[in-house]
Amino acid sequence: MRSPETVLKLVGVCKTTKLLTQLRSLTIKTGLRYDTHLAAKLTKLYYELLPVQTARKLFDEIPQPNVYTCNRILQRLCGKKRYEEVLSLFSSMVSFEKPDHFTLLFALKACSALKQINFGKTIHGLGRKYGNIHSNMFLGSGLVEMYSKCGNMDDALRAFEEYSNPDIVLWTTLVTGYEKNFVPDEALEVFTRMVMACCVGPDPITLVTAVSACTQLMNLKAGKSVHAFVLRMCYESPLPLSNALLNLYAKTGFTFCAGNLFRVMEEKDVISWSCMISCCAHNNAADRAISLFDEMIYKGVEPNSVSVISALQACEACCNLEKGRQIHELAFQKGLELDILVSTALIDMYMSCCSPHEAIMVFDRMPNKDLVSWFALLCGCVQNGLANKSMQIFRDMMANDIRPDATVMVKILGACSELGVLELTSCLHSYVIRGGFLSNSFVGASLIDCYAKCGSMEEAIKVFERLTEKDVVIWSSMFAGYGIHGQARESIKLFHRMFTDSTVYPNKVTFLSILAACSHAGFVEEGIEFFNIMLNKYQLMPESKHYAIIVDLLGRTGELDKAMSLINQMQSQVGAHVWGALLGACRIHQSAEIGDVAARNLLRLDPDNAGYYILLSNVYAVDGKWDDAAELRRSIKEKELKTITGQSVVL
DNA sequence: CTAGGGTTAG
Repeated sequence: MRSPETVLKLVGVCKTTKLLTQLRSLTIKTGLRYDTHLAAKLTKLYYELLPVQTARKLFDEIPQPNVYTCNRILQRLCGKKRYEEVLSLFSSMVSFEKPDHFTLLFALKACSALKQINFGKTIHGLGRKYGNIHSNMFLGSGLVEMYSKCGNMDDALRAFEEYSNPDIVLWTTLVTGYEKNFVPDEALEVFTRMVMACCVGPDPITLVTAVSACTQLMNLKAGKSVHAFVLRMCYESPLPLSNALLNLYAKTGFTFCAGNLFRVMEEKDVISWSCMISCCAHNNAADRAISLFDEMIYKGVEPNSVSVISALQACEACCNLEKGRQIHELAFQKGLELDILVSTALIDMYMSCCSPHEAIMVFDRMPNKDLVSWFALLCGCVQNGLANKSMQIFRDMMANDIRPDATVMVKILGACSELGVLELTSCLHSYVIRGGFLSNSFVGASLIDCYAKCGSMEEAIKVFERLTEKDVVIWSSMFAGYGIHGQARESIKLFHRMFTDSTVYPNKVTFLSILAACSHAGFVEEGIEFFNIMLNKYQLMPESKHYAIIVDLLGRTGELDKAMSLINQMQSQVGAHVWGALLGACRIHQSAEIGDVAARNLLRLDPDNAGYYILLSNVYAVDGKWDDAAELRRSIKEKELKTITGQSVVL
């Protein structure tokens, strides 16, 4: 007769199914199977070596499974992320055994993963029933985490408050809960309370969460103070903390700070590289982002989907189609193209690099598609002037049972307005009503815009008048609608009606619509008056687009010097449209001198736009500067710029 | 015999 100790030792070294089967029959023959300690160890082995169903069957054969046995299994199941089975086993075990702290903790983990808040509440209640949850900090963090992951921070806070002396992990769990549920200000507040209350002080893990909260708030100052705190501490900042700080600088656009930190970091992983690449890609340093990506690959850091996506965004930003294709190839080799986020980033990249054909090929290869990938394809087609194709995509989307959201509706209405087909707009209109999208003012505004651009002011007005909740977006779209038809008088009349009929307050877009209406109809004085109202009465800081219209208006009356001095006063960045408007005016009023200034700025801002070259060459030509004009036309040819030919359609 | 909190993304 073997002793339980001998068999236990054997179980400890058992690595094969064959030996396990022998051990099992041994315990049955000798009656050792009634030893709970042995049963627990054996069950763990079942789950390690056998398929889960078989293991469960063998477990069910155990005469008196005790809490230890169950905990072992629950632990294994949690490790294998088989959370449904965790909960089913937990449910059956509570009928014959009293769960302990470990049992409850495993069950809570499963609830977090499955977002089963009601099950979690039951476990919470069970813990209270057995009375001793408050002595166990592990359960506290388990509960707070469960409620946080289920998105219920009120309950998380209540569970937290059941503990009178929370330790650092319990505090951190609550802070993380707020941060992960996008309540970063609350996260920072709890963090501050923790620093005051806890004598242990924040540890690196707490600091990571605090920095993440600062990043969400785009609060560089608070983040920097955390950074200063880290530097004051003696310990070397752990990699995740450095990465969190790097991400803070990256997201807030402080490329310089990010670069400095990146440079001094002794250890870097794929996350550090991704943060830096993404930072450069989004802050006008796309070329640097691409060389960073190359450097990362060269140094043997294995790229993952995030790094590939960031690199693709860099290609997108600088229209580097060649590099984009290279990264695509790499992503394909690494099997990353299967990632839905990577595929979507590829679609965005190809679309932005004016290669819709390749984007469509990527899309067609995708094994599964979601709303965002469909949207990327649809947007890209609109962006590339393929309005008809985008309409086809919209139909395919519906055929594939993908329900469009409001953003999709806005985009497709935009495409429809480009096509200018009234019947199509009516179709979309009925879809908008059926889908309940009219409550979204951006959809409503797009619909008004679409009818206006299809030439039906009657329908546009009908939509406008029927909307009971007219907000500033709706009103503005109607002003613009009249503007498109040159009915500045109506637009202005409606502008006044907005003040008598509603309490809506105009914004920058409102004035852009009104100014555009004035410009289109040639209402020079009125336009300038509205510009002054916007500035003085509403204290709205005009943007480049507003200036472009005013420059255009001043240009029409030949007040080029006034326009020039207005541009010189601009606080905001002078966009290409402003210089374009000035250049257009110079052509009409034959001012080569100011035209030259405008053109130089234009070519600086947008060197690839052939239209500006043509405009400038016309300025030179009317001034008799034939040599300059010829020189310019030559440089167009050299740059192989495409001139967009005008087309008219007669219906 | 077993246990809790952290970083990048379409």
